[in-house]
Amino acid sequence: MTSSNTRRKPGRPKEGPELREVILDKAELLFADHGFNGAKVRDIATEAGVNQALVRYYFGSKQDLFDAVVRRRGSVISGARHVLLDELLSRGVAPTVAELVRCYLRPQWEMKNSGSNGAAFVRLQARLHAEQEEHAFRLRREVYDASVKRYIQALSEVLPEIPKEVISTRMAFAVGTYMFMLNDLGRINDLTDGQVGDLGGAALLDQLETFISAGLAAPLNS
Amino acid sequence: MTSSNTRRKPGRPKEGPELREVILDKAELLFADHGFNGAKVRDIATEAGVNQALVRYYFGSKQDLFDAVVRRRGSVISGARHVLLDELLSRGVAPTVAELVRCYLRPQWEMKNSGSNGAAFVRLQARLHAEQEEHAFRLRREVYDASVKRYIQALSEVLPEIPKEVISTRMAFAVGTYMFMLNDLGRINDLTDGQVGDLGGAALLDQLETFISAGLAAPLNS
DNA sequence: GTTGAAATTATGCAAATGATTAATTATGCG
DNA sequence: CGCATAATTAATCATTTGCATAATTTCAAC
Repeated sequence: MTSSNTRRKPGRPKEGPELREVILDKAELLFADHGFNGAKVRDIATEAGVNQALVRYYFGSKQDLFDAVVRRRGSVISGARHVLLDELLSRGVAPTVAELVRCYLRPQWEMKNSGSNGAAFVRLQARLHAEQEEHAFRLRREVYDASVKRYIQALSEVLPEIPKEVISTRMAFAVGTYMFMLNDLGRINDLTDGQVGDLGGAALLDQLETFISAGLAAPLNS
Repeated sequence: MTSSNTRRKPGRPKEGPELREVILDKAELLFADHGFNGAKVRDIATEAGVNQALVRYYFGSKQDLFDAVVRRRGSVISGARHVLLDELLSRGVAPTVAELVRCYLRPQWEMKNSGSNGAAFVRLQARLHAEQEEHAFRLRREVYDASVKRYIQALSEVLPEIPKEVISTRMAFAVGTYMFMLNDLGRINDLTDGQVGDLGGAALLDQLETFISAGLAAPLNS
């Protein structure tokens, strides 16, 4: 019931209110809250104040809609990671692990704090990463792998004593760490019996950075 | 088509082949692979070689079936964590962080390597932790919180210089780390371009332990 | 034996759901 | 103006899906 209920007439609109984007926004929210199978195309259309067939008109199948949602912001995150890494590497001075981690995390963090839809996308990502279907694997690889691999390479150079396979493995751990926690802030309060106050702030990002940096740079166990 | 196709007659069976357990096993697999919404009660029944109404007879609703699946092994994991922690604490010598982490992880790890269904349950857990519905939150709290909180307490005593809220937060990170990675071994190979050989073995557990221990024990950032 | 409870099946409904089709309207171009 | 094209709706179809009911068979106790 969030959408306007002025009945829209069929036909080409005078000045398109970007219905395509509205659909993407609402789909993002519903996919995030209910998952791919749990979200219904009907509900997405209704929320967007749009006929169900319009969703199909723009995106084709439900799966295609989902992919479009993932790609829209996933590419933003991946792109920002590339840019930040470029900046860091072109600085002359070799970066620290913590700096690399921060650059890696920042795009996610900023998206999460960029209004309700950014947060929804972060939740959606977590679901995507728990998904087992081959299609989900492919989508993740397509959207995220390139940037992650560059960070692995950069970390490898900063941590020459740690074999690259180990760095890769640890980076996969790191993905789990932040993915899960960005998705699941409430959980932290469960575990602390609410002793932790305002965790939405930068303090949490600092803690995350500390945790991941320490894990990545940990000495090899003999 | 994995199940026998000898047509079973209705009525009380001579000697129950524990159909209840068979149903739980198949439900576990399908929930793990397709999620709560993606798994269909019909398919679960078919896989179990059983009439759909029997599922309802034993478990009631689909949601109740799901809960039963989660509780069955979730309680085993939680229980084992308690036992291992008791052992460690009653040893006299104060445990190390790595020892605590190892005790915490071992039940999960062993379940994962205890045959196909254990691995399925681990995947199912990851999905459960990505779920946003209130029901999922409640279930997770019910099954896991008590044991996690005990480990937080124990870690707190071993790491007196780190405030307990910080430990709690880091423990939440740790949950993400292992949950995600147990679920997602294949991902590691994606990121390493297959350079990592046999990662199913104990080497991976060691690496996970190293990563999490370092993260938990990391010095506070000023 | 009869009987009653337990376990199991066949059958089927009503709602939800993804997709589809045909109609409708506005816009820009020749 | 007339017409092809783009954007949008109403309507509905075919399937899937969770749940329900009634029937059937076996077992154990009396």
